[in-house]
Amino acid sequence: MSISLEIFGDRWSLLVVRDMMVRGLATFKDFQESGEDIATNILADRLERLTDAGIVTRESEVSDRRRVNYRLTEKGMDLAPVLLELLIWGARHEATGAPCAVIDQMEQNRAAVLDETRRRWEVRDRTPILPRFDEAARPRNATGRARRSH
Amino acid sequence: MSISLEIFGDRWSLLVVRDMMVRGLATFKDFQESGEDIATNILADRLERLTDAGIVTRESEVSDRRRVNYRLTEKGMDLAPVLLELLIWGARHEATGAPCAVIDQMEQNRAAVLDETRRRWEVRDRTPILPRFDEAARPRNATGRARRSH
DNA sequence: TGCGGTTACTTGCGATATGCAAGTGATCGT
DNA sequence: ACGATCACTTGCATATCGCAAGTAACCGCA
Repeated sequence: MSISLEIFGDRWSLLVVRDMMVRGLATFKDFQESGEDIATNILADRLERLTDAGIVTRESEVSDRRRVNYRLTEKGMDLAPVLLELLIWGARHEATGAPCAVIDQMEQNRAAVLDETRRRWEVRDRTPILPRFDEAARPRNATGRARRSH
Repeated sequence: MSISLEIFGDRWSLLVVRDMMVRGLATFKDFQESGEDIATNILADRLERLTDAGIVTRESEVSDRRRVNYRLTEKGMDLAPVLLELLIWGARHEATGAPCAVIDQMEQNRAAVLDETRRRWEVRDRTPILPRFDEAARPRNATGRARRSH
C-alpha cells in the first residue's frame, strides 16, 4: 500500500481519477474547466503519471486530432471501491455539501453503485453519476462565489 | 472528497493511519523504527495535522511522561474501509509482497476484517493484524538489505 | 543529587515540488 | 488564409520535503 501512495500521494491524482469516474471528465479542457482549480502544468504531469502507472489511457480522437481523450483502464476502475469509501467517509466527517440522503443510499447499496459505475464505463456513458456537491456551487448559501480561503 | 484529500493528499498521512490501525504503532519512536523511513520533522508535522483534523488523539502516558501515545479516534477508525480497499487494490495491481491467499481471504470477508479491526481498537489490543509484507524484509529474495532505489 | 540514556520533538538548509502566468505548436472551422 | 481551440510547455517565485544535527523534558540508577 505504501506503493499505492507513491502514485496517489498528492492532492490531485485521486481527484483526477474520481472526476473521470463519477463526473465523466475526459479531456484536458474538461479538467481545466471542472472548477477544481488545478494548474495546467500539474494537470499535464498527473495525467502523464497516471498513464505511466497504467491507470488511465490516452487516446487521441480521430475526428478532431487536437482532442485527446483520457479514459480509465481496468486498473483505474478498480479504484472505484476506494473512492466510494473515501466519499462516504468525507460525507460523514467532513461537511462536503453532499445531501445525507444521497450518501446514506450509496452506503446501503455499495454494490449497486459500483455495478452502475462499471456499467457506464464499459458502455462509455459519460453522464455524471454525481454532480459537484462540494466546495462551490452549494444550493443553500447565498453567495456561492468568492470562497477562496481554506 | 476534495476536502479529504487536503488531509490525506501526501505520501505519509494515510500511511501513518494505516500503521496505527493494522500494525499497532502508537509512539513517535514506533514510527521512527517502523521501517517506513519517515523523517522526524515530517512525522511530527503529520501527527500534528492528524490530531488537528480529529483523526488521532495525543495522550501522554502517566507512568512515563516522556512517552506520548497516539491513538485513532472514531473518525480515524472510520477510515478502515478506505484502507482495506486500498490494500486490496494495491495487492491486486501493484506487486506488494502480500501473499495472494491472505488478500483473497480479506476480500471475501471484508466485514469480518473490519469488525476485528474495530474490536481490537476498542479493547486497545495493539498486536498487529498484518505484518509488513511490502518493500523490505521479503522472505524470498537473497539480499533483503540495501534496497534504496525506487 | 548528579548523570547517562531515552523520548519527542525543533531547527537549518539544500533539494524538490507546486502554482501562476504567459507562451507554443498542431489542428480545426470558415 | 486566419482566428479560435486544444493540449500542453516554460520560467520563475514560493512552498514543501527530507536529511542531519540539536534540544528539552524526563527516567532509572549510583
